[in-house]
Amino acid sequence: MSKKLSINDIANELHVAKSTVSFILNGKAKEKRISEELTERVLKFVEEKGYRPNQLAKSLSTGKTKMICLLVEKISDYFFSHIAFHLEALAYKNGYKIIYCSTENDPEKTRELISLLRARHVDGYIITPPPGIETEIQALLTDGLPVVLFDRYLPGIPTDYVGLDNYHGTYEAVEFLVKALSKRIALVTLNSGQTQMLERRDGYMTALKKYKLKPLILKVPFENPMETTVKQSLQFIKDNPDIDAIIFATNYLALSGIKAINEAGLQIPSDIGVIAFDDHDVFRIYNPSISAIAQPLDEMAKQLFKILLDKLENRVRLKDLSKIIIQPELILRGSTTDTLVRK
Amino acid sequence: MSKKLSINDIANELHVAKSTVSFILNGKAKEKRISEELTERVLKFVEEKGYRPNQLAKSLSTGKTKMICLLVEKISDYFFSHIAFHLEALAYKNGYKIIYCSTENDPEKTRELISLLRARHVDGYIITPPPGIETEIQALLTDGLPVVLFDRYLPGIPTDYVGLDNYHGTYEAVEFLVKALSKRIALVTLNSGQTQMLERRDGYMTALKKYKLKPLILKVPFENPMETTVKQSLQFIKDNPDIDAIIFATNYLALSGIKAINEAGLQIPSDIGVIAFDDHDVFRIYNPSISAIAQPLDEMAKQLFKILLDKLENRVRLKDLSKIIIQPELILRGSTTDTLVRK
DNA sequence: CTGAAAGCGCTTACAG
DNA sequence: CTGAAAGCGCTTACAG
Repeated sequence: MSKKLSINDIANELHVAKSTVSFILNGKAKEKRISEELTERVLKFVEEKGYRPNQLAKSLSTGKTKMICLLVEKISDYFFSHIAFHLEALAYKNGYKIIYCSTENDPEKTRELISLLRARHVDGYIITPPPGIETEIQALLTDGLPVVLFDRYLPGIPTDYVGLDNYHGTYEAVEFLVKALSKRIALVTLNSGQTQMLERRDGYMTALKKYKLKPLILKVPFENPMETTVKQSLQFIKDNPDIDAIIFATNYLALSGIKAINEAGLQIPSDIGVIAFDDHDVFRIYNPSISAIAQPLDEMAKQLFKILLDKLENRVRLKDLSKIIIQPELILRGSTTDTLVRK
Repeated sequence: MSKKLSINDIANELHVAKSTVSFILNGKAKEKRISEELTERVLKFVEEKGYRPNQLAKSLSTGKTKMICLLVEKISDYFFSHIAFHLEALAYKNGYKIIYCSTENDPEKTRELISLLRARHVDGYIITPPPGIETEIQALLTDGLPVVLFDRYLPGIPTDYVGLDNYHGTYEAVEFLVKALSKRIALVTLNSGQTQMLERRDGYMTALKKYKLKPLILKVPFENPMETTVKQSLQFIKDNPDIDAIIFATNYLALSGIKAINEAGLQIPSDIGVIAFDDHDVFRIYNPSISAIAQPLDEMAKQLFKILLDKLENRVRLKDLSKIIIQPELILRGSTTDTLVRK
């Protein structure tokens, strides 16, 4: 096990001061008026030896860890794992590493996670907050730590935020379905008071009102195992035989819902049109392919990271907040297009 | 911004020695013969103040960061993001945090990532290695860092390893298809020399030989965008109209393949049976549902973490290697079961 | 440009 | 049980 090189070793071997080496390594050679020749010599030596400064020591002394935390509902979800992938690329380019954590929408677990991450002094936070952690988020802000929320926000807590225009997502979906001659448009959503869900519901309600249709909503609990959701969806479909289109408020609700539609023996789109919130591999491949209200994943990741980085590098003051509302993309596929000619 | 409490502050406020506080906090009170009364008092104070020791300082002094690195091909893939989720739960229980990185199967990028992670002194590595990074893995081992490879290994580099019995996966898939009266069974795989791919191919070849069938293999480049893979698969299907079953060597190959089958106007399973390697949400939901050679995700994660933890906590010597070969589960669904009665 | 020095917040022998 | 002290490997004023 070859002993790791330290800045001390380098200073000794090269017969220069430790501080000089440190300045050169941190690109402050010019500023400190260190000769080009010496700078060259140190840089070359470091290069040859493959020296990497110990980040821990650096962090302890600067107070910066160059780590950011990605706290999402569940890392294995399609939406979150793709955001994670895009964020990683951006972090990498800027010298940051990402620690991921899944809240599973549990406030207690989230509190503990934030506490653990604070002990590790991560520099910034990207969070999809569960309900009930207003205090902890506020504490982060009070302590001067950059926090960007995404996907949903906490009303009353002023933070940076990146989210979809959920309202227009469902609104336009309804509008499209109405023009495709649907008369009975249902919404399957979560039993949740989170902002993104409320916005999706509002968009649906407002659009229905505009077209003088009656709303029909199924709310399923977030904690449901998939089979239960399938059962509930099936029951819902059976109880309301006049449904001719369903909007699902999340992609996993759509997955269960499609299963239920199959089990009910109904055909998509001839018996029932389907639009899902959040795109997913399944929807592209499925036969017929499933229309979706897509969130532009890399655009969201880009905005998230930009806002965070601007604060980490003090280009923007902590108090100055950005709210970025990204427009969804209604991707029309086989599960709805046929409805146009249905009747 | 309330100043963070340090162990020094605590020692001062309680009029005890810093070392005493440190011992108590690290559960060495008994060992150091510190009175229960004092122990209580310190613990209570710490609890009240919500003190969390600075992990950076701790790490610098102990040399342990309690961080592990998860280096996978791509964090957004179904397989890897689910492994990530299961690993996270285990890490959490044991006080570890996980940094994820995507290699994108690029050795150059992977080298850089490992170098960066070494500078951060992560305690252990869980890696799906791309080809050509034998030297770096060997260096980690030489320097006494625990490394567990998974999904594929590097021949000639002795490491801990957790992987699927890929050979039996495809072997049994072929065997099932043969019994279901398939006569022309194709394999769509990657143009890759990685062990997991070779094993899958071997299982296919051996089983075909046993049943005196001729192999028919399409190899697509890993870097292909999805559309290209769809096109190649479509061409392959058209060029070989006698194909009556296809095994896809990865789930994303299957996604493209199913699309190609649709575009070719063929019916699953009546025209063509389908089995995919690695399960996926799509396969459960798809109509007909798609048979899959499933990797038990949480079992794999459990084994991976156990091996790593045993080494991190010195329960197992570094030199003693574990190789865990997990049996796949052939999940039969609609895409194949019908073939039994086809002819 | 250099060198000695303090400090980041812990851990851990060591002498009492 | 306590206290003083060294050390982990950096950064950064400070005096020359």
